[in-house]
Amino acid sequence: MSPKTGRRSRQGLESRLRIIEATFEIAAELGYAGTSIGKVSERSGLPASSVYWHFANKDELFAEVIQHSFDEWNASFADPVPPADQREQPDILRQNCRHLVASISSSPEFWRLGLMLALECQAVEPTARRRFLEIRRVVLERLADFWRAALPPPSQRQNPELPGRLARFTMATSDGIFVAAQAEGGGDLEALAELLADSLEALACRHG
Amino acid sequence: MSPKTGRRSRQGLESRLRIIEATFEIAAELGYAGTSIGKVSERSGLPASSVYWHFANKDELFAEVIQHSFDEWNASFADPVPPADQREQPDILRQNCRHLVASISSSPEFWRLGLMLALECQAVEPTARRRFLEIRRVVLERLADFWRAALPPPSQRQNPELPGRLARFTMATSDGIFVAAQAEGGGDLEALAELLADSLEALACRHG
DNA sequence: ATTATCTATAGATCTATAGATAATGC
DNA sequence: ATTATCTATAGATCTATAGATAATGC
Repeated sequence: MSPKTGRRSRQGLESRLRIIEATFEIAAELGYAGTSIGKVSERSGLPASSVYWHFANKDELFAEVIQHSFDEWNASFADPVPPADQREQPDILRQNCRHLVASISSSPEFWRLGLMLALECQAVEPTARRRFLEIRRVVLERLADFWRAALPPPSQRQNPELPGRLARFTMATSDGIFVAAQAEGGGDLEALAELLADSLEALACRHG
Repeated sequence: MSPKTGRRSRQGLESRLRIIEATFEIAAELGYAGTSIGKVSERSGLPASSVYWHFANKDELFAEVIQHSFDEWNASFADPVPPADQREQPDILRQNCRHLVASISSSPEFWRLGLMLALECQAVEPTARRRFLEIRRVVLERLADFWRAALPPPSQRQNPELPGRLARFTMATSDGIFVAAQAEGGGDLEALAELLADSLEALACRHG
């Protein structure tokens, strides 16, 4: 039924995806400015002109790369276990903190790309930049949802801004942990993630 | 006495400094890959060949830029008020947390540059990269010193690793806050800094 | 003689396009 | 006729150097 089921069209979509994935891998390490169409062409195995057949320019290529990596992350991001019983709440909260940290560090490439683009804002061109900022807002919303589900309702009634603030803190601290893991070779990612879970828990309990 | 006091030599040092500062400003926004000698030349007002007279290549230019920005940050970084009295400790700890956050956010350019280079590690060439990693270790040591002075001695005897862990957490969280401030336009830097101070305090108290 | 700057340019790489070629859809 | 890929290349920008020029130091 769909006009896009022929062999030729399918191969076109596959090439498009290969270009997106190649760009994604390079950009997560080198950023927007460091990612050239030549490198993308080399890694994807397609000539540079094929990149321009699938995407209008570097700006739009990046906009699609951002969208694609977000879609993948979003699909793998799990919801928290809601607090069921009043008594076991501290345990569930602690468990959900670990759970959240694990979920974030399971797709580090997406976060690395976001970090690069956030910092390189002057270098990133308009379309890609707009898309990135939209996605960042959606991720924050997703994190706030997590906290709304994970925090005990009474503490939210008392302080309605708490999930939003914790969401921003979660994002900021996760960012910092990825930077540290990157700078130190990645061996200590777990120890820092542990520390993040601790501090999220400490903050959530204190304000909750 | 010094052979470097003549007008000519002094002007040479001034040009060198102008190149370093121009590179620093551009690199904090665009990263290593996005900073071209052409842009440095334009912003500093000196021709590209002058850049290569003062520095062997882009790699060494960046090594010097990193060193210079660290020296400035290090000089402006203040020591904590040590805990004097047993009773007023919580207040002093809280005060020192604010103090630390303020000190870090007073020279954001240094942190921004460090963030860019940490993430772009594949793009940054050997000399600059080695210098950057050294400096990062020194900064961590400086933060650990801060916590050794700021935390009450008994809690340190009980948990000797605490200052080091808090130092790494301080660095990670500061990094995250700069990313957030950058992505969101900078208006909310203060609110996040507040949140960071809160969490440092919560962690320090809990583990202390 | 040394130090610093300038003009000019080599050679590599970058973004992007033109236009030929080949495979599918109708 | 449409979709996708290829070769080839234009024109800009990039890192880096050669070599002339001018100001200081001795």
